[in-house]
Amino acid sequence: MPDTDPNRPPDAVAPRTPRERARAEFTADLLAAARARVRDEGAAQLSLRAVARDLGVASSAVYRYVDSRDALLTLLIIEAYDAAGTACEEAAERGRRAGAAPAQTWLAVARAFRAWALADRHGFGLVYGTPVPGYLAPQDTVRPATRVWGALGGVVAAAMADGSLRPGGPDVAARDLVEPQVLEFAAGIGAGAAAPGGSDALESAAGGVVGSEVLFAALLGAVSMELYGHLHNVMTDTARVFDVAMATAAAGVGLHVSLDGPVP
Amino acid sequence: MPDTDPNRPPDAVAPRTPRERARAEFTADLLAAARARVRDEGAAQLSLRAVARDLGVASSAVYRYVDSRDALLTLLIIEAYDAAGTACEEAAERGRRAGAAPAQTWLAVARAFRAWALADRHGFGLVYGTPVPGYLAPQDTVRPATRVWGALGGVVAAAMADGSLRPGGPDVAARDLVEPQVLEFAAGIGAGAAAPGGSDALESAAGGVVGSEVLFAALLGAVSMELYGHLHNVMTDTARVFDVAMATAAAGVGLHVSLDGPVP
DNA sequence: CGCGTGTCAAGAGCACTGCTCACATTGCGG
DNA sequence: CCGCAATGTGAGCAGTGCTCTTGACACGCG
Repeated sequence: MPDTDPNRPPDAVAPRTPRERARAEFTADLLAAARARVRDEGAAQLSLRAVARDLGVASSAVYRYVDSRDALLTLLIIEAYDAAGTACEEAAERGRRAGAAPAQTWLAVARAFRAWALADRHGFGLVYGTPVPGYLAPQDTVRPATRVWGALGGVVAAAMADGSLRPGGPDVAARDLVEPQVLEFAAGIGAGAAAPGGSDALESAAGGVVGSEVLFAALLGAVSMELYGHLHNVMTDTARVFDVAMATAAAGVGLHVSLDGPVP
Repeated sequence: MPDTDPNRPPDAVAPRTPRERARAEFTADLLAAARARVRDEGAAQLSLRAVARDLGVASSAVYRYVDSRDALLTLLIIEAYDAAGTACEEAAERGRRAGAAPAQTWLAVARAFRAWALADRHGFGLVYGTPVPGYLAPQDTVRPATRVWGALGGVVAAAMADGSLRPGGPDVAARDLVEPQVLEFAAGIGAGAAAPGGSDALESAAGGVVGSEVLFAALLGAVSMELYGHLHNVMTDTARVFDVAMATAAAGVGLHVSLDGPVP
């Protein structure tokens, strides 16, 4: 078996030999071409042969660099996850630095997510839309997928920490709803925010996870509706409707957004 | 040009001639076969040749009954919209008949939608997932698509009528957010519920539309997340999480669900 | 009743897809 | 400098949507 593994992570610091250099370059070109095709044709229409034609090589040559069409899609999926993640993380970080209220930061994160989705609708579909039936997400995708979750959880945790969280929904025992390892992780993140009593730290962390799930669901649903035309001929100012929807849903969680206030 | 039009609406009351009868039967079989294939393979994998094989006919024969693969998909899309619509409408009607609080009816409608989506995940993807890139929804799909919206709007209108709506989110001028014809329609529906002042009847109707949009977004997002695996290894009891999410989001709109109370 | 008409199924064919494989070429490293 | 690994090529297989010609059948009118 050759030691060059298709789909190897792009961690190679510096390609030493010209061959490795060429390989890295071609892989980058390949990804760029695929990205372009997905951008304006969608993932379903992505054809390896077409990408090969774009690059001016035989279709079979592509298989030297990528295991299969699905593997190529996986790379693009990771890219999309990462793009969404950085967009949300940056917005959250901006809010944190500006000392904005968590509720306003939430709106900023939501807007960042929406902006990303609007700019790369097929990327959004790739990761949050209908999955390809036979396709099972490899393990490489779970960490990038976590990042948006993380940004949302951070906002909720901040609101819990500064006491601005005033939930309007039902109070439920959230502890048993969250998978143990996620709960442990969340409790670790929000450790400083937990009540020093310590007994209900886990419950508090679980509440944060459930809260971010509600936020994420509202976000995903609102963007899906807008992107997939379910708001067409119903709403006029979709950006404003989005803000209202995010503020309204967040109010249930306990984040009270001021739509006239500053958004970082 | 022959007067038999593929994709003609199934309005023909009774097939008179044996020919028409056979045609209707075959069309029904065709739809059933396609539905089955979509159900367990997904829309993307739907192959006209495959359903032709299932029916034991040549692939070309199918084109006598259906214009194209997309046209066949459109028929299935309408079916899916209708299935979701009836599920939600029935739940809403059940709640109304039982005299349940609008908030509880909302939960019932949401559960009905989720149950439909779980039972026919590919049907859900067909209508609420990533649209096929080249595909533009024909006009036939808009009326079925409206039905879920309608059920949600009815619940919100009922809550506005009986005064149980206590919004927790920001109060916004919703009137300019809604397309005029939708606004007119909504005002017509909730006419009895509007304040007799009449001046802000439109604003009230607009608020109802925006409210149902928020509910729909939360619903769509929650089901998407569950169905597409974004809750995998995060949440344990997805049904309960769904209830909590729906109750929480609805609280922002002003519907205060009791998760321990009766759900029609 | 017979025959034209039109509806129908079949099959070949085109252009495309993902993917594999034998072969030729190229260039790196021992 | 030579051998071998990495690379690119093109043919080929099995599948797809869709079109068009061909032949068979049944309906209904005269």
